[in-house]
Amino acid sequence: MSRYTDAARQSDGNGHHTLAETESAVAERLDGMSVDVESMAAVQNIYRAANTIRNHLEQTVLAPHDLTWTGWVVLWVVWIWGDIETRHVAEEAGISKGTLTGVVGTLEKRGLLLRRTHPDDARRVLVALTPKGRKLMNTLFPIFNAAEARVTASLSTSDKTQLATSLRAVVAEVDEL
Amino acid sequence: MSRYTDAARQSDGNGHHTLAETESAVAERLDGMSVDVESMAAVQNIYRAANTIRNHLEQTVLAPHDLTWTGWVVLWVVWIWGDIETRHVAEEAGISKGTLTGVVGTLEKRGLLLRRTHPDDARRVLVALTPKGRKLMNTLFPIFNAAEARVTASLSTSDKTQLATSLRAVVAEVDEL
DNA sequence: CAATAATCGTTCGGATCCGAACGAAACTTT
DNA sequence: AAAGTTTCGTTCGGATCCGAACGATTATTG
Repeated sequence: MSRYTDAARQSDGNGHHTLAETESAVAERLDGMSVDVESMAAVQNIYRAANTIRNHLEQTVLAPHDLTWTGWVVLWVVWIWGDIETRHVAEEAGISKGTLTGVVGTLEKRGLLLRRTHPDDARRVLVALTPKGRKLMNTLFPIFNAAEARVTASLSTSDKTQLATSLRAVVAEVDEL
Repeated sequence: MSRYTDAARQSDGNGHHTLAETESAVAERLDGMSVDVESMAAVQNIYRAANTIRNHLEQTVLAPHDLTWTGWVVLWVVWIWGDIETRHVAEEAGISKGTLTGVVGTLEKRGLLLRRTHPDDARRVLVALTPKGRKLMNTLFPIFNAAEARVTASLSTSDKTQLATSLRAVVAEVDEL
């Protein structure tokens, strides 16, 4: 009982916790509670992996080109879809439209994309890459994709496909809630 | 060639893109390029799922208790580890120490946790939950865990375990780069 | 033991990030 | 066609978020 708050549990000196130590600490803390361990591990690792990958790709691939993760995602969406309305960009990029206004402003200031009013509806705004933006994507995408391959190198092709399938199922499940 | 920028490709009127439509657009845009499709799909779905889950849990579980995702994660880490130095909290929570200063400040103002100087090293700061913070975690964790179970309900126990295993492998891979 | 180096949390500037409120434009109703 | 409703992107306030610079403290070195 008192061991739950015993600071001596963190005993390796440098303070770094291995995965096994963390899971042991969790198991101790949750002892006696009714917990769905598999669901908890699945969700925690999804978020942990996403964070780890984002930080790594930001530092190794994006930072040298002065791009944030969100900026990259927005450029990617516009690159894939060509002329696209801002509300669709926000939806595809997974950010709010309020956030998108700022991000598009940043990218526009750097000359990577352009806003223009929709010809048939003055409320809407169309976004498209500039030649400079297209050139950047042509250069950067192969580098980014190679980095994606590196971070998933320990998985087989079948593992990656299975992983993507499970994650798509989770997204679909949440969309239905 | 010109179809790449043909806005008519977005033809369903409401502007919503199904998963199949998105993948088709990606395949078109990337046609002729050398692309590791499986790695790309794996990474994209990791990030997409993490974002979807985070938004859902924030809205359904955290917002009613006025907690942000990061605030929740920090409380969780302190709950699991008891007395813990702030630099370790930042590492476990996956945020920078600069960010943690602000988050801990917010949580401290709400009376959920407490700072105190490390007895043996005046540079370090120890963080611990207040009784109010412990009470909140005792109430909220079962609710949060139940929500984790719901969002992963379409996966079998074996699927969840396999998912977590693959994601741990990715994290380990990145740590070695 | 004094000078140097290393480590800690905090502060700072700038970019996201969200939800709510807002004004403009288009649609619907009557 | 005027009034009311809906749908856009933008603005706003407040909370993260990061990396760099900073002061305070501790450890190391000569």
